[in-house]
Amino acid sequence: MTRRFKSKEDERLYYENIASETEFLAWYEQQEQPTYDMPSVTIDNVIFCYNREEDQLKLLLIKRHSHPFQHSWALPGGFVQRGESTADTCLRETAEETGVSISLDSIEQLHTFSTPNRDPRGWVVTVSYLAFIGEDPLLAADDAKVATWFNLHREGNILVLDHPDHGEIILDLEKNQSTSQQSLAFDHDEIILTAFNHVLHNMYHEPKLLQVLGADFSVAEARKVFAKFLGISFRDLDHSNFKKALLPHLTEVDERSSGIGRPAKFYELTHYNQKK
Amino acid sequence: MTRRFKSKEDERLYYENIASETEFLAWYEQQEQPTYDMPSVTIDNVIFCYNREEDQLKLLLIKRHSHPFQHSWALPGGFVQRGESTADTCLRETAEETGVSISLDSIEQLHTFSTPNRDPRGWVVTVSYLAFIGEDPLLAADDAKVATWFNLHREGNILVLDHPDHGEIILDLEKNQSTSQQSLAFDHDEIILTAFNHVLHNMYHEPKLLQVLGADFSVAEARKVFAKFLGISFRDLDHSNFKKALLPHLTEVDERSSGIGRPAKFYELTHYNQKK
DNA sequence: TCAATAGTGTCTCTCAGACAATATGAG
DNA sequence: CTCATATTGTCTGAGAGACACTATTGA
Repeated sequence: MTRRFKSKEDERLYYENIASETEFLAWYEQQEQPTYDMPSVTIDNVIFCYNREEDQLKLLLIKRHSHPFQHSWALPGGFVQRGESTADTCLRETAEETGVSISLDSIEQLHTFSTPNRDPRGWVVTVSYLAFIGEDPLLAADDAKVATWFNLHREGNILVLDHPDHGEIILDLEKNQSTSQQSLAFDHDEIILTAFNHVLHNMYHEPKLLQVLGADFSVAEARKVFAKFLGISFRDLDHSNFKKALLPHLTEVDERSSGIGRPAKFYELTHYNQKK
Repeated sequence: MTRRFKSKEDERLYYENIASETEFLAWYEQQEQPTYDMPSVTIDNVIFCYNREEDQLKLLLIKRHSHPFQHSWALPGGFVQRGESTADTCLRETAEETGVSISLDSIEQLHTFSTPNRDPRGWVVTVSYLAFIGEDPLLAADDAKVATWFNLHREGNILVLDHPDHGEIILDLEKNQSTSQQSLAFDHDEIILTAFNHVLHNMYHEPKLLQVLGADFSVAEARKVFAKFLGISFRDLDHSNFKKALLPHLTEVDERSSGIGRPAKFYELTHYNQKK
């Protein structure tokens, strides 16, 4: 069954307005290209972890081997493919590029960046994600992989990303950009700072960042993680008051000794585990 | 200057890894289609206003004349075009579709929706925005335009969108979806509920919603707007305590009478006007 | 026994919320 | 003057923060 139309425009108007929805969709499928041209959509993932032994907060970066921004450091990420949501892409690309497998529970959508010319290759829109992961599964494989954990220090409103072999990158929390000679690919400095500010803004209200401590943790460990994000010594956070503030979000699961001192109670995050 | 390559793949590897960035970008420009296929990107805008005379909170919807979701109500929005950011698109499409012109200050990015098959036409990613606008500039033109203000009532965790000529649509704040027979196009029910929850979550911390009152307003008017979002009577919000809580965000600008009773002081939102 | 670590308790100051009193203008 | 509305002031209980004390373990 083929209809005749005076013009392509008439055909479009017929199917959009007069035909049934089923007919419209069948016609739409057969059309060549859509009316508008389209951007690439990518995701970038800001992944934090914390190493207990080193008492270090870390951020996962990958070294770009190809243009553009060849040899620069960048956030793990990649192109969204047909049939997947951006959250799916986030999990897939993180696994592919870094070998780190994370779950839907540990990621959170942050912000979508769409400034024209933010990617020299052309029109690219990027959805950014934030993730907190428990362990540091890249240990021996560190030099073999392109993905590397950078240490992250906060000193006042300055964030320092450094790695013994790869120099350092300075980000300014107030200027919202990189201020060092070495800088990150694309606008990834802005994305990281958006992520960091998001963490600061929500840490007491919904302490997702404690997921960097894995399944369970003591109050003292939680204090250390908070202190890293605040850029202060964990001793400046009063143990008693900190515990009082966080207890509503925690569920006690265990009590065990870890080295010297009185054995600590261990907790897990209440909310997220209930959702499972 | 033309190079020869054994294969297309070799060519790509050469330009991505060996050539200079300038050479790479020149080559990239000339390539046919990108490696991945691409989604359409659209924006949708959740626009609230408040009418003082009617003491009504309102939401702007447009009636769809074309497939898909022909004859359904939908949020104003449209396709992002090359060379503009999604925020630009938001302002442009809102002006085009509704005649309402808004500024960058009055919009806020909400969330990006990318579930596969959320649009029957195919692959569409949507960035949602939230806007509060002052007056209700569609008055006489109401029946001529496709854009219409729906009244928005909250009763418990139920949101009722209604219009004297166009029936009503019920949304459930907890189930996060529409529960009425008449429903909105696409996943716009979910987008509206996301927006509403966002407002509730931030209203005391950063009372952007007061932009629905225009340039300046009295404390009593602010109470009425808050009450609408909370689904309670404005008399249940203690004037004294409410004022104490909001004063840090307000700047006094005037004192004038509006009808009966003691003349009220008028305020404007501090933060946003400073930014200008 | 002491040092290190963690849990528990106490005190104070501040602030949110309930309530009361005062100020201003319309009718 | 009276009523309606808005501003200003007071009181109290809950919670945050500073600090002190107790408990448990390893050396």
